[in-house]
Amino acid sequence: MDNLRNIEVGLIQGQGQERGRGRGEGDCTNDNEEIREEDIVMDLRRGPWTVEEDFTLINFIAHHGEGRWNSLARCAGLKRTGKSCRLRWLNYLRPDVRRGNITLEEQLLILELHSRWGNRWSKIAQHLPGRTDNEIKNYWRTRVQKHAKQLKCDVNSKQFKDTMKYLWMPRIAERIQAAAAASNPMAASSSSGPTTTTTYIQNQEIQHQLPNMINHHMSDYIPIQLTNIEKTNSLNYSTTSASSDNYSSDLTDCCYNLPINQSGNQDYTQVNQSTNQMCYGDQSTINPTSYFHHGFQGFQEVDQQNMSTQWMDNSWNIEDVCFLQQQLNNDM
DNA sequence: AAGTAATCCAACCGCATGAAC
DNA sequence: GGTTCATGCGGTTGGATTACT
Repeated sequence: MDNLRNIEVGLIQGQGQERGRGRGEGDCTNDNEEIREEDIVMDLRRGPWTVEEDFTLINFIAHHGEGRWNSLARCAGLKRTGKSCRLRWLNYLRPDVRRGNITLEEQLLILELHSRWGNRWSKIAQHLPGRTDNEIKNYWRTRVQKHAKQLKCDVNSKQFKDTMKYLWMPRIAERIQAAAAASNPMAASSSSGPTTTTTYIQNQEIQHQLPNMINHHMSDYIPIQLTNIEKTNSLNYSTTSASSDNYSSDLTDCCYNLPINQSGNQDYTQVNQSTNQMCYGDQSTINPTSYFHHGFQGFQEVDQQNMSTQWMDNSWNIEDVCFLQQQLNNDM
């Protein structure tokens, strides 16, 4: 880095000389500077990075360190802007960048932190080591906002936030626990949260919070006394077979796999109440958590009996989604 | 198999901020 | 105090890939 700084000092000094002089009266240095700037503008590459460019950037940073991106780009011989180099390094080439699907733990964390801080992507990313703000932002836009759009909900609306809080986050929390149970039944039986699933949470504060988050969202499943009808229905609610290979899944499952009765016909009375509650946030009627609770009960019973779950087969169909949208529209 | 739509994500852009001059 | 530059952040875009018809 010191080498780079030395090089940079020269460049900055050159720029300093350039300032304070009027255009057209420059000496050789100034001319060179202007030509160089022009060349940079003319030759600037854009678009996807090549392997060679990546190699050059990695190599240069390995020897000189990162920072001072504009001069780094020039000194490394990259026909890229400093911004472009910085972005490429931070979002892709850095050795500690994690690739691959966002895990359930990370999904839960993102939803939780976003509910606290909003679109503060870099702040959120600080709590997900190896994940970049860009990646989290993309996740949010492609996965979360997509569902808001499908439900014709504003992503910042109370309805949508309630859906996240009372439906999706508990669902994710449940699946984290279920995955932990699947991989280590003994450990997962305790209430201390997932101990066997792979988490990449290194931040101490968040590390301690994650089990609490899971327990917090799981606490939405306060056991209730089911009526006979509910018991019957609960056995047939579609849900996922939450296993460790579900890590790549997203909110789609949580969004569309909502309870239906055994006959295959939607119990609109029940669904209606629940969706109204879920989407309208009316605390005076059925609590939205009970809506999800039904699904969870179903999951427990199905899972306990080691039956093959019909996660997708019994999932909500397009009519259900339309119905949900209709309810939302009526409210708007 | 071909055309089209949807999805994903790397990269870009504009703006804000702070440091250096 | 004004200007320039570097950096970081959040929003947006566009091309590659995948899914669907």
